[in-house]
Order: sequence, then C-alpha cells, then structure tokens
Amino acid sequence: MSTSRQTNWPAALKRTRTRLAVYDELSAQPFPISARELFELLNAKDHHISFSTVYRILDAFVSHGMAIQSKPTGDSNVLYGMNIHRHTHFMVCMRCHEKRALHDCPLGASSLQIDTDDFMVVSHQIEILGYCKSCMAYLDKTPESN
Amino acid sequence: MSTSRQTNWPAALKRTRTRLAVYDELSAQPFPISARELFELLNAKDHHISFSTVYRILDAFVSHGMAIQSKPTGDSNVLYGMNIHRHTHFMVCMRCHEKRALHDCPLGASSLQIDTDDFMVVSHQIEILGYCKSCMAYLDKTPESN
DNA sequence: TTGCATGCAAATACTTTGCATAAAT
DNA sequence: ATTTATGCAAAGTATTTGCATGCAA
Repeated sequence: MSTSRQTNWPAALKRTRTRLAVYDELSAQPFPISARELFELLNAKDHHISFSTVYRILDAFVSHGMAIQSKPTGDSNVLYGMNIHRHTHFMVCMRCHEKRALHDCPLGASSLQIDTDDFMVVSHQIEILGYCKSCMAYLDKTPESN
Repeated sequence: MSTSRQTNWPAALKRTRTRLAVYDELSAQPFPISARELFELLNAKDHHISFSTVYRILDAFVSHGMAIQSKPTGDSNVLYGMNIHRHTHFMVCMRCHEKRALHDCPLGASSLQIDTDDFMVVSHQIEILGYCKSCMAYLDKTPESN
C-alpha cells in the first residue's frame, strides 16, 4: 500500500527496503524534517536503519530530484522534504527565530520562467527576514544617531 | 576614516575596538562571508581576535539588524553580510551545488508589502533550486515509469 | 566602578567517511 | 556475478559555552 510502489524512480537507484521506507516516511510528512527526526521515526517503526544511511539516502534523493534540502534560519540542522509543488514559506525573526507561515507564495509559478536550456528549475526557497513585535525593541539606536 | 564612526549604532552594543574592526571588515565585503573567513581577514591585519568572539559579534549584529545571516545550499557554513538593500540571489544545482547569480531580484521591493504591525520586514532570501546542464543527466527515470 | 565583552579552551552538535558485509539487479 | 547499498564506528568540521580577565561607559 506504499506510494513508493507506483512512483517514478530513478534507474540509478536500487529499490532497497531501506530506501523505500525512507521514501514512504518522508512522503508522509507535512513539512520538511531533519535527518535525525526521520531516523527516529523509522526506528520507532521497527525499521532498523543506520544514521549515516539516512543521510546517504537523503542526499541521493536530492541529487535525483525526489527531495529538496533546506536550511532555514534558526534551525540548527538541514531539513529534507519531498519535492512537491505545494510548499510553504516563512517570515523569520532574526533575533528570536520565531517563524510565521506565509499563506501565499510571493513568487507563485513565476520562478519557473527562469528556466533555461542550461538550468532546469525545480523549486525555490524564500525567507522573509525581519523582527517580530517583541524583538523590535532591541533595534534602538544611539541617541545621537540619525 | 572607518565608516563605523558615523553609522547608526545600537545603544545596547558597546563600541569596542573588536566590534568596530568586525564592522569595518564586514562592510568592506562585496558578498556574504563565513565567520572563519572574517576571522582570518582580521587576523591577517593584526587584529588579534578570538574565533568565538567573531561568532558572538556577528550574532549581536544580526540581532540588532546590522547584519544578515544566510545558509546557502551547498555551503557548509553560515554566511554573514551587512544589511544593505543591494543583494544577490542565486540559482543552485541540487546535485553539484554550482551557483549562478540572478541579475534581478524576483521579488523586488514587494517583500516589504508583507510588513505588518506585528512583523517588521528587513530583507529576504531567495534560492532557485534545480539542476545544471551536466547534472540533468542523472535525473533519468526507470523505463517503466510514467 | 560596574556591567558587558573578550580570550582561551573545552564541549557539543551535526554530518561525513572508510571499510567490511549484505542485498539488489 | 557484479555492482551498489548498508551498518558500524570513527573522524571531521562548524558552532557554542563556561569562566576568568579586560575594557567601555
């Protein structure tokens, strides 16, 4: 009943038990997650899988266009998510790292217009940087400034 | 003659010799650089400065809106740059991490329209993700797929 | 002088790698 | 049969933290 059975799969990647498990678990996530979280989710389901293997599989997925890597401001580790067209962008406070989701993508499909013969556009990432209400207070200037 | 003399400076941050040196060196950079690079540039100029201090100063600058942090795909470390409105976005190959600069910002000033009472927008980051010409070849699918 | 900043060194993550074994085609 | 993937453990690298000392206001 796993989705991985019927999905396009790169010829270069063997369909191992481990990779199919990673594929299914990652596909079940509503938002990108870290390699460690994925590792823990899989092991909680009795999939014995090594930590380094998770990284290797995720890298392979990214290299073959099945997954997307992101490094959000305020997260200490890299996140991975399946390459789906439905994605979410965030505003991030540069001081406390609070995040707020944007309901609309500011780019929409327009990023695909950048597509050229030399570069195939697959996705994009956007972060709006600034300060949340409570952190604005720390932006004070010296009395003599401005 | 350093620019740091005449610039707005948050009241909460003491104007120490070390911070002024970091400010000037970072301001001189055309593109964001890592804490390590900054550390090396400063020490090459006879500024004895500790590595951890560079991190602490950069974090303080980010918290006070003087600098921006970014974590580009394919770079193993965090980059820092002064918060100037002139910035560059990149297309990044998800396999080999080759980067190509975008000449125009796809958002322009429109990201500022997101500004609300609750969140003060300062900047934004965009990455266009995809595959360069030579890496497209690795995206092949299984014969039976699709 | 008082509190914040810095240096040093050690600790903490996170991620990658080597190599022997196991599994997929 | 051959090639590629995995597990384990160890190494590598970036970043953070504690604490004693130094400096700015």
